[in-house]
Amino acid sequence: MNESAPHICEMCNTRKLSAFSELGKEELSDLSEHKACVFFKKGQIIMHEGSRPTGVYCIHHGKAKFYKLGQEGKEQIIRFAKDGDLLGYRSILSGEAVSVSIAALEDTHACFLPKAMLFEVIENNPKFSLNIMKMACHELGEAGKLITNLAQKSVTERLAEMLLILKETFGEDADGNIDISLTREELASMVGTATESVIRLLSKFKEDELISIKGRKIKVENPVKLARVGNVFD
Amino acid sequence: MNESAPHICEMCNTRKLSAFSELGKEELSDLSEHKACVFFKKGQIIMHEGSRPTGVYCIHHGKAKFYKLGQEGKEQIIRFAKDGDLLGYRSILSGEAVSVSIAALEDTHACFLPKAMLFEVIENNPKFSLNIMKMACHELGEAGKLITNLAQKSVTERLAEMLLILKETFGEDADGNIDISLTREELASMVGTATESVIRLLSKFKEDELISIKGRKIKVENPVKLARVGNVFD
DNA sequence: TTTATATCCTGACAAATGTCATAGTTCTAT
DNA sequence: ATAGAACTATGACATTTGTCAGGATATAAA
Repeated sequence: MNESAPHICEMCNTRKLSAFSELGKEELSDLSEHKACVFFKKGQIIMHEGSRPTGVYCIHHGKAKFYKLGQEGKEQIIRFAKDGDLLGYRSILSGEAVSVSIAALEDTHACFLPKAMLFEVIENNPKFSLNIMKMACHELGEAGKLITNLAQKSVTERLAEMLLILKETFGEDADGNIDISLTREELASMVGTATESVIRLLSKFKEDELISIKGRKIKVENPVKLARVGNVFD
Repeated sequence: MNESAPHICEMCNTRKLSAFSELGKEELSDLSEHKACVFFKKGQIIMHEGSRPTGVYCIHHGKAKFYKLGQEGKEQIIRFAKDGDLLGYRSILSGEAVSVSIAALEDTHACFLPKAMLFEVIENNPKFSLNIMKMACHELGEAGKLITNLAQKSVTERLAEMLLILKETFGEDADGNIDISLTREELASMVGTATESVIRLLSKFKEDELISIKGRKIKVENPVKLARVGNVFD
């Protein structure tokens, strides 16, 4: 983690995506004074499972994964974060240790906001509080979906759905590939299966012309069919 | 759902367990005036997945399950609720439809609090807001654990752990049995497996003297060994 | 560039789990 | 009390998925 060029909150475009969208002018300049701009290199760990964070990070530009270490240290990816997402607030608000590790998937710029400052904003700004609650509650809904999928769907279905979720979450690059670079092992640790199974299934999806693959670049060629394979309805 | 004998919030012992523990006298009497006492018979559905609740329920006395309908209408139990727990707040706060159905596992008395009233308390009482956030954030942590378990543990391990969680959550009756009555099918829908697998594994656990079984009454005889089978460390 | 390391891929096999069929048992509502 | 429904139990079998081993490629560092 390094200091990085400071952003000014009032002028931050990412802010509009974040829980801080509703703040007034004074609150923003207050924020600007108390925050720190930090930089994480690709692969760097932002938070460690079990630690006590001293504040939260708001992603200015970048991507990160939330993961837990399960059986024998096996990584389980719980969810992703991108521009505007808040990291670490769950732990701070619940008063528990961080339940996940967070690692940068790309070079990531973020703003660090100390715990005390976060609580101050919450106390003084009910709209912000509501935004945070909304966020947490939305994530709870998503977690419920994931739980149901893990418990009831086959590996094939889960992988198909996961590719669609990744596309939805990170969008596409100029060539139409899903705009995130993940190893097969990381894909496996989202879907909850073995790396080999992911490799075999990706080959099969490609053979069936649902996707195309160039190394880690994956392009969804037939979203409708892929959704059908994944038993995705919503 | 029926009207049931009214409780007075000021004198409610269950309240101390709930998010309402921090309210002042006026707020409590205000609450008492706006709430309704309701009764759900065992098996009755309290909320329907996909609906828009008009308020939240606080369980005064009873037990309920949260579940989603997954593949081909198969039930997936996400979590349980007992005395003091708040039902439906996730949907109200996120502004989304309810993502789970909620059904009473026993005859349940609850208090209904209209949406507007909930928001009023949130606006006027930062401590209550913080309680709610804490709740949501805690649940998020629990959901993460469940996700990791579902993705990485075997059916045997998950069932063993689930029995311990149930014991932890609902306690024991006079004979030391886990104080909740669930069908094998419900157990299966928590663990994410087939009913037959649950039946077979329970028989095996019994054979190995980890548990004893009398119909739906299950007693954990050897928690240490059971935890070892479930690979439970925390 | 070259080398070392990590990642990717494939096949063969084993183990875990789900499905189907069938029968016994318990619960529940009349 | 009794019939019908729901639940529990067990066996045989099919399928899915994981594991291990080997080699091919790609990626990153010297």
